[in-house]
Amino acid sequence: MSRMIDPYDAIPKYYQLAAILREKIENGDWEPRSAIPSERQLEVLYDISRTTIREAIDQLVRQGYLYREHGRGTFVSPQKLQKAMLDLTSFSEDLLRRGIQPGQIIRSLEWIVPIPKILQRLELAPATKVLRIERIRLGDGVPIGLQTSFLALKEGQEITREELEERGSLYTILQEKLRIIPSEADETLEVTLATPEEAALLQIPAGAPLLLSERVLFAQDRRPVEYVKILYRGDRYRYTVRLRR
Amino acid sequence: MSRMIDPYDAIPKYYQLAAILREKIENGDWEPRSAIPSERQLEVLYDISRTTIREAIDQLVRQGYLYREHGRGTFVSPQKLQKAMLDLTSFSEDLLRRGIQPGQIIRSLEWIVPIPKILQRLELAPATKVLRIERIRLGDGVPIGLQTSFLALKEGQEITREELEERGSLYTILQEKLRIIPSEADETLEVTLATPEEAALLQIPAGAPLLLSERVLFAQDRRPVEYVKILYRGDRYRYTVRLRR
DNA sequence: TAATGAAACTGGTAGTGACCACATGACCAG
DNA sequence: CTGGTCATGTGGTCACTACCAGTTTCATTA
Repeated sequence: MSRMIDPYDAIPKYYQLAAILREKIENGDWEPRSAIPSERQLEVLYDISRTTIREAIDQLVRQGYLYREHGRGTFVSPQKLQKAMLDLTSFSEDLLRRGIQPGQIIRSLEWIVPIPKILQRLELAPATKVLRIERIRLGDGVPIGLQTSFLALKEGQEITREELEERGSLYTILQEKLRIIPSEADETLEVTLATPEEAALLQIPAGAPLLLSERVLFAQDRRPVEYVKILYRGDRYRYTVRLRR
Repeated sequence: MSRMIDPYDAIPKYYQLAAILREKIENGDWEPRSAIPSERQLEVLYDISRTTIREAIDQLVRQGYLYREHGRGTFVSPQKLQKAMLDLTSFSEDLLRRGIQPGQIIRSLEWIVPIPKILQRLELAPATKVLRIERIRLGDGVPIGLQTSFLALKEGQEITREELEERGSLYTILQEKLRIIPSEADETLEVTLATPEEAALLQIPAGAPLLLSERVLFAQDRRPVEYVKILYRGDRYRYTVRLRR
């Protein structure tokens, strides 16, 4: 057995167990579609209660690593790329997991009062200031998207150009500096045609087809945090999602 | 209190409770962002154990109806449209929840051996036959998408043109007739331009921009069931998803 | 008056024990 | 050989209990 559970660790046991099991799955210790030890066996193996074991397995089932069959057992999902599969990802994460080097050019970063539609989406009072960040997103150095974020930040919460240039990922700053954990988002996608200005920035002909994404990001407490609009080059970007029932 | 829990019902108690709470939220009995009764209060109110209550609340939290704050309580999510929000939806469900009447023209329905790429996506052996269904999808009578499905069905599982015309939704037939429950899907979206043939079927000019979606659908046991390719009219369709961490 | 700290709440984690529902394979009767 | 039955294994549901970890309230203290 690879690792054991440390009952004195501050990390919950069910979480420790989930990590151990996930590792075995990713390492290929267990074949896809093969049964993992039964809940009663795991009880003995790791000396923890079935309650805790079921909580760990629940987590992995939700994440798509395992599936259960009543009366038969719990089995390893055969999804090939399950490891790197996140659902709600930032632009940078998204590119990184495809093996593309993310990059950015920050065109502007300033506090402004946005148009009413955006204020409404962010559930803010009229004339409230938000932080607008305009960036050209790069994949392996080539422009692939035009991104405009509008952030609903509280007093005292600030993001500087330097931080953004350094970290690269807005989501990282939100989480680590501001303790805002992105937890859900509503996104819409549609097709549009590039205006001359957009075309110039993306280095494509005017009128070329673009993929337009609009996303509202919510924090743990379901408060809207960011409204972001991204224009992707139609010829260089493919959007992927994993959907669940 | 609206409804109570029937301990003799075959439906699990946690599920009954989740339904009761969901109803209160959707009815607006509880204000968004207000706290629902604490777990210990619900224990008394419904005369069930905290284990069961937490399981019901877990379900609603995952579905986005509620959120928890450690030490403070459990609160109603303020998402306006949460009720109709599903993640993995069929074409018909998708349109219906936007108030558009779905329709279809079935162009063909036959067993064929698809190209290797599709067999591989469906994890089938070479030269395996699958059921291909070509449909023009309509919204309020107007063509909005061109859909080609490839279904990996077992011996004896069959779908007829009549059934499909009658029920309208492929997912309904999968679930109710074949007992295949769609549970997860991987989807990619990109932009393309209409070929003359596609343009004719969709009643748009050749070269008009389209939204191309490719989806692999998985059943409960993570077996691939359907590979489906949909071409949406760029000017009439907007794709929406809810993403989760 | 302002600081503090204890009490009383909240959800989070964990163990134990029980019984139900479903799947499977061994066994037996026809 | 066929079909039923039963034991045993699996996950699914549920109750009760205990304690931990944050938050809020409010009486007490400096």
